[in-house]
Amino acid sequence: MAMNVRTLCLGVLTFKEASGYELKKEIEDGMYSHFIDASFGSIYPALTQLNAEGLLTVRSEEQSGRPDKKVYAITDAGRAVLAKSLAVLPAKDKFKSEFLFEMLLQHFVSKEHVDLAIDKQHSEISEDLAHIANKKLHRDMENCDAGSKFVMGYGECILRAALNYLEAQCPRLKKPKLTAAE
Amino acid sequence: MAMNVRTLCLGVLTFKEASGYELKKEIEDGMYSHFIDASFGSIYPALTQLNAEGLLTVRSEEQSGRPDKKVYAITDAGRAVLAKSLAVLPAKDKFKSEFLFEMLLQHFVSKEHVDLAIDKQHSEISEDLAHIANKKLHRDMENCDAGSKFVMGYGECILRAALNYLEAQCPRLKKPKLTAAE
DNA sequence: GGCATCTATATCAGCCCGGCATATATCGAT
DNA sequence: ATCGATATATGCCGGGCTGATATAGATGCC
Repeated sequence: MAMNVRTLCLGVLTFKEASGYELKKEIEDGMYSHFIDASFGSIYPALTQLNAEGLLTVRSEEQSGRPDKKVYAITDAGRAVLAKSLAVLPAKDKFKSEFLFEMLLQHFVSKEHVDLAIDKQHSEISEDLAHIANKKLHRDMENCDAGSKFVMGYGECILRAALNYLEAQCPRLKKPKLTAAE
Repeated sequence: MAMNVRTLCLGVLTFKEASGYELKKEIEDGMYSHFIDASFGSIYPALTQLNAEGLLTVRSEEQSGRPDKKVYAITDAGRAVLAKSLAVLPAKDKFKSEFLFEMLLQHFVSKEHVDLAIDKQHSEISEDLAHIANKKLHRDMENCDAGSKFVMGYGECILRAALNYLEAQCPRLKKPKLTAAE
């Protein structure tokens, strides 16, 4: 799918124009956070390059005090290149987990350390789920586009499965059911 | 967790000694395949380096025809370094999905292409599930160590959740229930 | 006989991450 | 009041890793 930071920037900029800084925030806080990553060290050069190729336009926005904000917007040429990139079938998903590596080699560390790692995993997944739930609230799910719905649902479903597994394997994690039935 | 190809090699070699080639196969076909990745371009230099540092030993195994096989084995010093690496809490899981990126931008491609991407995703996940099921069969689950069980269960549970979601969203994917109850 | 695939090791260009540098402003803590 | 943390904003660079490529005999299939 010719997937790299260039394609990612083009994709995000189809939703709204943004500066490099805003783009980064959008990628790590927005919809994208669960399945994509990018650092400043790759975003800024990519934006400069895409602009030089005429796939983006820049508008320097003056700000009191802070350095100028360079707001990028995608051009028709940019949309065409993006469409071409998307026209290739996506590569297989990649899942990297240091947590599972540690679990596999658990006989090399203390039981206490294993428990700490599990707790960390559990809270990270819980936070991600809360993050998605929050996104759902602040978005009119009726008017929301099909893509966003699909992606949020996918993330939610996988994270919930992982959480359930952790809790099934480690009963001590069971969330305090806020005084439910019985 | 100081997780890199060096640590990965040390970890895999705690289970059995192996050559660089066998290590790669183990990583992409074995237990590790679902949550870790490494290429020849990183494995071979790592092994050479680890050997130079005395964390591994090499034994050149002559073979008729084929080039010599360099079989690496972990040393006590290697196990100590590995333990130190594992003593740091694991970094957060990273999930990278071009598929979800494409789904998010689905209004830029044809409906046919979206369907193709979904089919691909569905079959990849099915294959991974079959792969785990196969591993389970060929392993005495009673005698299997706790780490392996945990890791296989985690992978299975996440993949099944993803598969269920895909099938729920796209009814056409429903697997032909081998003439089950009506 | 030819073609693909497997075993086996190794290098290298290019991409990307994470840390650092550089400014400025705000806000809570001391 | 001053100090540290956090946020806005852009950019560079060392080092790590992927994916492609090279090499080369073996095996097996059509």
